[in-house]
Amino acid sequence: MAETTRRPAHRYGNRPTMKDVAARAGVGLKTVSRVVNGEAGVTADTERRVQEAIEALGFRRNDSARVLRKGRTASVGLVLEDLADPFYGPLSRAVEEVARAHGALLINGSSAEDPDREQELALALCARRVDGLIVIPAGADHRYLEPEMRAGIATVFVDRPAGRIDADVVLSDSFGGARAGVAHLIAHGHRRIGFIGDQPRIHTAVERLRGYRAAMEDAELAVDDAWVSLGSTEPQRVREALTAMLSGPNPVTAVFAGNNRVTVTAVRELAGREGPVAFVGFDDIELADLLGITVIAQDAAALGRTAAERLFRRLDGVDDAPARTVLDTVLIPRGSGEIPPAQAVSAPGRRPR
Amino acid sequence: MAETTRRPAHRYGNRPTMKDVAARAGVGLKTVSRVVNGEAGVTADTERRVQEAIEALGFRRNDSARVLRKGRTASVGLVLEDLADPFYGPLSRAVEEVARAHGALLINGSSAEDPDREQELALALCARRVDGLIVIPAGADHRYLEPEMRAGIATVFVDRPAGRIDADVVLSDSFGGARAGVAHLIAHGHRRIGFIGDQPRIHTAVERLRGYRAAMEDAELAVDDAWVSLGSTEPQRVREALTAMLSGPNPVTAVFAGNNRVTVTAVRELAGREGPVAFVGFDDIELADLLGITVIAQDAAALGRTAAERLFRRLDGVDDAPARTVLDTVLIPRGSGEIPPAQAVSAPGRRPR
DNA sequence: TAGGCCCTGGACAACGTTGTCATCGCGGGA
DNA sequence: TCCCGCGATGACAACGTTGTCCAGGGCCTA
Repeated sequence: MAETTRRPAHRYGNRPTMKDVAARAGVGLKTVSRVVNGEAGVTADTERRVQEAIEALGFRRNDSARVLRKGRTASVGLVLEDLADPFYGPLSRAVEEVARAHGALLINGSSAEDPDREQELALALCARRVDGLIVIPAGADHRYLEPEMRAGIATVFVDRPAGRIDADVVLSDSFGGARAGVAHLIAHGHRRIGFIGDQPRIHTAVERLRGYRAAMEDAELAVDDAWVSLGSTEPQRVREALTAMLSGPNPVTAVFAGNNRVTVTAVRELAGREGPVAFVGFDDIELADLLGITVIAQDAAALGRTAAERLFRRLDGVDDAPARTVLDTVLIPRGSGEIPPAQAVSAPGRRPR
Repeated sequence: MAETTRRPAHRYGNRPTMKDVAARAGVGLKTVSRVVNGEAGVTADTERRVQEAIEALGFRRNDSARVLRKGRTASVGLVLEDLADPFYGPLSRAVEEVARAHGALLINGSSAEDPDREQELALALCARRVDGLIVIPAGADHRYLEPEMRAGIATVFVDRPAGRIDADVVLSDSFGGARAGVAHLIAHGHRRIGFIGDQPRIHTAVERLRGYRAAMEDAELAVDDAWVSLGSTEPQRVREALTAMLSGPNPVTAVFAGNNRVTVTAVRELAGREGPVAFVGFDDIELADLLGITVIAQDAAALGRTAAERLFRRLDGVDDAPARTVLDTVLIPRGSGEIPPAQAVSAPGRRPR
């Protein structure tokens, strides 16, 4: 019987190691390590020999082993809702840029708005020992991350606050933005204004609804329950909500959309209806300028950048108390939000209370 | 002098290891490993003790060490141009979904269309020993990946072919799509059609230009050099190109845009001009339906999915020859491409040659 | 009751790298 | 001339996990 080869099946496709390079260059293992890492203390001649061996063998340092030894992975994890959502693209890119500036790579995954999946992903990243973690929460309870944070994985939450733990958070001013947007509609004469938002377990959805209610209250306007709808951002659901608030006995003359997904569907739907309905949406959208859509814009890239910078400050050892950073939003008037109320015939204006 | 602690500074924040768990549970190291990995051969009672110890210590397996030992990282790398570009979001997400189905995480980075940065990123991912690599090329020479591929890192190129090496490629039919788009304009009566594309070193830009020329040639239409422009997708550049082809002595009556970035700027610019100009753009855009923009749509998600599936088939050991997969594009007429030529007064139609 | 087998558990090495420390050789100062 | 210091180099252990292999004990069978 032939002797079985002793080569373990798991070697990385038989890649050369530092040991191989050392043997070929006729030097010690550590010398190769020095050359590879650009450390001092190697003669020019030795270095040349080592470089030649590296070249000849096609050696590339195995960062897995390096990570194990050094305890730092030079990578950060990003758990977001959906990489395909145009809102998260710039955010993700901004995080990547900051990471790159710090020599770290970015591992990211989509939770698909599922708390279990968020947890699964976040913990998988922790098992990889990412140096830091940036999370856009899908769930409302992040105590599962406490042991990880205690164990040294810096964590920053973005876009929505962490649930039931104390941690760094970077947010946009959802409340203030929504309030300003609705106030804008009120300033243009609207008294009956609808609100369509995301699911009620999502913090931003609730905050924006709160902003809507605050603006209505500021103007002493009553809110009809039929005007308010929180739920999935599925087009079907948004269309139904819109139909309901536009066709009831007390129809709205203006609509505020709680995020970019809702805006896209609402704008489509409104375009297909007759009679002008004023509209303001939270989140800016590409080409919204051409469509004349008035929006409350938040700076997704700034969210990502701010969160990443905070993360790396933590990694650099800054150890102050967890902070909540809130970024301003901007109202960009483009027409849809400045339409005056239709001359209401069937629906007399409500008396302010 | 106090004795210095012997604890190495590099330990992962003092996380418990399997050894610690074993000690606490009063079992051997390997038994813990068995429990953690769900391997058979552990009594229910022993397993319970181990689980309790894991719970109590907050142990989480260190995947870095696991990776080193097993030789598989269960991660794939994706090098794309810009994570913030809405075209790459769905592509990236699709890759992620396939990876997830195979239990792998996704590490991605943006090359910013810079060949050096592409190489730097790709090699960094190889050093991490990602199991596979998906690359959207920025550069034209990928021989630098040959040693890596030989060493066992499966690699698939998407959106654009690899340069100077033989590898799997998944593309959209840029040539056919552009040709169909331009033919569409010709079918609606246009004879003078402009083309604005991305930089000439980008393969898709060249292919789409080729498609444009083919369509013109099919219809026996001459092409004026002033009608064709390849260059950066910076708004400023695109505006200039547009102005040039619309205001020369021989102005175009229709414009074909080479990708989504160009389309966005061109549509903005055309909206600000008087006189209708027909328009077809390569790549679909959100809300293009509302704006009535006729496009040649490619399925970004399908590109990503197809590439990822091919990658994982390679990782599963399939070893056939590198293949080139070309996905069809779809023409979606929405109005802008069906505008007839303006009644030309100043610019008499050119005679077909 | 003895023998053998299976099931459980543990000791040990290895994955490829880096930190620590020892060694070697050479030049300069006493 | 001898010794010290210093720069260059290498031997070795350790990082935390998993694969291999062996030991011991309990149970079944003859």
